Amino acid sequence: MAKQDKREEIVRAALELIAEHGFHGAPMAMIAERAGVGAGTIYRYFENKDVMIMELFRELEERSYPLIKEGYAPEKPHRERFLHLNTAMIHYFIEYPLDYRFIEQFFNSPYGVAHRRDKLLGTKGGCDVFKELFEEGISQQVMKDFPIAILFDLAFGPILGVARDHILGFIELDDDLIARTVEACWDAVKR
Amino acid sequence: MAKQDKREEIVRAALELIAEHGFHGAPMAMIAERAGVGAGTIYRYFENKDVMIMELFRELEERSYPLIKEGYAPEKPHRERFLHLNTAMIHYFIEYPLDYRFIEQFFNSPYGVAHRRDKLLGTKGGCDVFKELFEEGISQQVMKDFPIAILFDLAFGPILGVARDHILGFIELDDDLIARTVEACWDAVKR
Amino acid sequence: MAKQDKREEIVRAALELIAEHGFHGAPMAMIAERAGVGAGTIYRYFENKDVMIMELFRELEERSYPLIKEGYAPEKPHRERFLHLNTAMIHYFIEYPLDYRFIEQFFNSPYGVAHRRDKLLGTKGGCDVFKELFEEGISQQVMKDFPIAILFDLAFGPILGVARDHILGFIELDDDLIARTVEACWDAVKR
Amino acid sequence: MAKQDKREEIVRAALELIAEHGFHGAPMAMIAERAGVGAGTIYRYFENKDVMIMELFRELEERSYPLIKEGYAPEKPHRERFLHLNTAMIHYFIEYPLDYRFIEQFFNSPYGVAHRRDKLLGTKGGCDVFKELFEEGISQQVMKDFPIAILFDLAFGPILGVARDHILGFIELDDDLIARTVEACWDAVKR
DNA sequence: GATGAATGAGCGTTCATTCAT
DNA sequence: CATGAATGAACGCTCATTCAT
Repeated sequence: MAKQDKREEIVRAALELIAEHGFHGAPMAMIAERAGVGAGTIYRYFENKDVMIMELFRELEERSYPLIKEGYAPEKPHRERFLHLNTAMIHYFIEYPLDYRFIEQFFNSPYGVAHRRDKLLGTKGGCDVFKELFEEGISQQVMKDFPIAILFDLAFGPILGVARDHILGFIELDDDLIARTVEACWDAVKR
Repeated sequence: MAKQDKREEIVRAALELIAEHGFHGAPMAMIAERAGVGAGTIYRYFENKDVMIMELFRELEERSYPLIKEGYAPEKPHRERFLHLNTAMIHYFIEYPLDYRFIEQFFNSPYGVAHRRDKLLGTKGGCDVFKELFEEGISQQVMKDFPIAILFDLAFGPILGVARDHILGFIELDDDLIARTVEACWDAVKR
Repeated sequence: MAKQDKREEIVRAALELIAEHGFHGAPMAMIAERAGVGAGTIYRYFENKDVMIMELFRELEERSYPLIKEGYAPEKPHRERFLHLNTAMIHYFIEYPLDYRFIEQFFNSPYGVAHRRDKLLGTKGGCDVFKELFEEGISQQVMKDFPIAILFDLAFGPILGVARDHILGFIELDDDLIARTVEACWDAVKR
Repeated sequence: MAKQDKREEIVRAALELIAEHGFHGAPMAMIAERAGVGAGTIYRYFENKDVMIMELFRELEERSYPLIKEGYAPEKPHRERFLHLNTAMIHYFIEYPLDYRFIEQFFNSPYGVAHRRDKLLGTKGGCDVFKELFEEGISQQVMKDFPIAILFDLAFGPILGVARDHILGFIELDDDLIARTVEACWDAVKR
């Protein structure tokens, strides 16, 4: 097995197990076993479990960002841009349910809190289309004049919810339902 | 200490510690110590830690239900009822941040999933005003025709989000902001 | 087994194994096994391995001090007092070879260095007859005018050495040999 | 890098790290890194870590021997020879504190014991001036009639002690203090 | 020969649960 | 009933050693 493969196997195994059982239900030994590597091998690629988890999240972000931004046109109206982003996000979650489950776990952890803080305060570089969209939407009086954090909650809270419900089998999302759900989120944020 | 007192002390201690440090940061021994009882005593009241956690959630629900339903008038218009419930829920979370933190932990665990399933499928008795309201709202064409689960997500996803943001200090909720946030949620579900 | 017995068993087992194999050759699990207790039990009595080692040393000191001071008469001449202390110390080491081996390990570790520093600087309470004897011996011009640390080395370095050689079987100490060895140490420090 | 250089780099790195952090604070990988070689390379020169440590000690002995014997005149009086050797030894330790720290570690380990046994029993060739000096000193009734091992302890125990105290900063040795210390050791062994 | 990634046994430590008192 | 000392499996992590390249 090549070096890069090994790392990928570890990442895959960690993602699967953490998505399935949560951080505490995914011991390093179990991750190693599923990855088909020795327990110590993981530590050649990640300093420790916490670092591995943060790195995993970062990779997921990097992987999902292009998918979500694909076809995104900054010159289009706010509504269209909003619908695009939210729709893309649901699709991403549905297509990569493991990613979704992992991200859910991540947000619900101390790291998730820190990450959210960074994002809201914009201290992590201006790479965030969402924040830009919201700030622009507010200043142009297209969106409700809320603190950014609340707009995030109105826009993405439901998205995470329906993605989870779909993945858990509570609902069956199709393109129509997705479109209507996203439109409902727009109703929440639009003026 | 009377038997009931003991149980209450355990519940209080567990709630505090789990809210503060998460499930895994709240060992049974620590809970026992804070409750002022022996470690073994907890097992007289709860079969094991998992059962205790589920029981705890149930008690929280029971405790919060009257607070949220207080002043709720089934004969009022759907909009007013919706605003009432969501506003009450935000207030409850803000006033009892420990409850909020615990509930957040709970939802983000295998039990949370089971609980949600029961609720959506209505197998846990008809004690749910929310479900009633949504079903009525749909049938009377006041609310969007979504699966109940999605209405839940649209209505409560953002509520949980803003409560968290307030508790974590990202935003500062006041009555005006709460009212506007709840109204935005209504915009999402209303037809 | 009573609680005190358990602690004593742990102390005994730790002393034996550390004396025999050194700090790193005495895993907690092995200590627990030899003590006839569970691995976790040790941690009810000692916060962690380091603390256990320091505590062990402290107990050894407490145990040996009376043995060494027994019959010590501060009013006797310096020479007699010196001979008494050093003789008592050799006897103690010979009679409790495990104690000796442990102490040797301890001195040869970061804790030993810290302990020596405390002793030399006298920051650990004035309970030290040795230091008193040396300081008095110097000021009354009975002993050579060395820094205290060097007097310690001249007086005890050889003692530790012959104790080890006896315990390891390189020499066979008897009362005569002990007396002559101690006298030789006196020759080193006396003026 | 030539083969011999590689070995020397390994020896140097191992000496430094073991002196600084002890046997257990000097992993093979760290030694390899500091030596600028691959981890596996060490095993081309030394069968395993234990062997490496013993070899290291042997090299230190070989290296220090000439320094200590330099200027040593077997025809001079015992006292002068003794003073010469002990003084040279202190100087060696002070000048090469890493060597001292390593040797201290070594003596305080199972290998140290084996080494001492070999030396005392004289099974390792007659390369030992010390032993010769002591045996001669005894037979000519210049030194006290002790087993060789005890003479070693009287002569070198204090030397190791003062060297350590100097290296650790407890005392500040100068030529005068060294001379007086060595003279005190002579007082201990001389008849 | 030289490498360094891979290994996995072994470490110190935690904690849900039990059970003698 | 209540206790809390005792347990031991399981955890995250280290590192001496190996071996394919």
